[in-house]
Amino acid sequence: MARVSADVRRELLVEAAIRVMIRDGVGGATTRAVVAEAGMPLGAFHYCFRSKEELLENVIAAITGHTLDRMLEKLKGPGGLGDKLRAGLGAYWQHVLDHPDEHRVTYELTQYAVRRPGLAELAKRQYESYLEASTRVLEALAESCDVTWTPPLPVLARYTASLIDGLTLLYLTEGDAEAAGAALDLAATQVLGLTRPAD
Amino acid sequence: MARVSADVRRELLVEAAIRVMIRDGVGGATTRAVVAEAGMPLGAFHYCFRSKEELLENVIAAITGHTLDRMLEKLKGPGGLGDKLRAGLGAYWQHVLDHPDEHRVTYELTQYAVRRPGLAELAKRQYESYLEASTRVLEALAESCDVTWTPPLPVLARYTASLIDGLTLLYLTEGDAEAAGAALDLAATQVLGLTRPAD
DNA sequence: GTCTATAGGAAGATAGAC
DNA sequence: GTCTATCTTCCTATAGAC
Repeated sequence: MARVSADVRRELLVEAAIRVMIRDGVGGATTRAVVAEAGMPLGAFHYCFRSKEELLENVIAAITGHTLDRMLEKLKGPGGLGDKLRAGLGAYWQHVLDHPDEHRVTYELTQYAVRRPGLAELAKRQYESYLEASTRVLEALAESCDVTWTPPLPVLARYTASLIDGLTLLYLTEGDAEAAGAALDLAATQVLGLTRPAD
Repeated sequence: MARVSADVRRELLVEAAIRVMIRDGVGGATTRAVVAEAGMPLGAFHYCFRSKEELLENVIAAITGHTLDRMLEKLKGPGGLGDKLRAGLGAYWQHVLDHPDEHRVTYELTQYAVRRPGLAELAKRQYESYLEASTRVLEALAESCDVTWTPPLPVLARYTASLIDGLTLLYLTEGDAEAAGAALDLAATQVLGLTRPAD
């Protein structure tokens, strides 16, 4: 492992940490487990990061924002408002079904971060980025289909982001995929009703 | 502390554990911190509980189900469907505003439990109890106001439980009470639209 | 920068006197 | 049952040779 810059090592450790968290949970991501996953000696950790908290900081930053791109992409296709909304939601939901542990990690990280003064700000930003993603998806939808949302956009964005977050958390905990799908359909129908033709 | 039955001690330890968790988070609730909070010696722990996991089991069971009663009570008053729904939601939300740390603990406990094979079943039951609470509130509302819900009740119950859970988690993480209130109002309006006169 | 070795402490659980 | 003292293990972080 000689001749690898500390910057590259930092990235490798962040990626290794995410893999360990997906496999064993945030609690399982000890410095030892992370360096082992990355194939580095324990001592490498502390000249890449000042502390474990600094690693977590980078992990949260790396995970935040992965979700948005996937959904925005699905909105580019053809079809009416309903088709696009369902395609976007479907893409998100398929990811939840395929990688539940990855999503579990995001909830764990939030709870972990919210309790540490140094990380609480990051948890806040994590959820603000969800709100932003929701806002931008709704904006893109309305624009491409020539409609306007009847509630104020910030309120509707919060509503939909919370709804999807809540449905995901419930599914991850309780595991009824069929019921989750039905509730998601209801969500799509409900949101679709909140439009009027654009001016 | 002599002459206190092991059963009573168990309850005292569970209550102490909840206090510690509210103050310092689930991660702060070590056996040492819990017995200190309860004013007991460390050794007392392991003839009250076989393990720390057994304590957590009791903590989750004690916390689950506290929410339902408060909301059902508010539904007994007079008023139309809208008034009652808003009163019930308002009562829940006031509790979130007054005791945010208590609610944070429930999210932390879920994540903690979901990762341990021995406790995962309890996390599942915790969320099933949310679904049940949601179902019973919606049932009571419909009956007392002589209306029927247009979506199947299990779907609507899942929808509303997730929505409220998601809004709560977002508020606890991000902290915008005003925006949360606005989104909650939108939620109430939306749900109210899903009725038709009873047969 | 890189690594080995270890410090230093906190965790859950137990042994054994009373 | 009750408690003190202790075992064992695992953690984060550092010291110091190369």
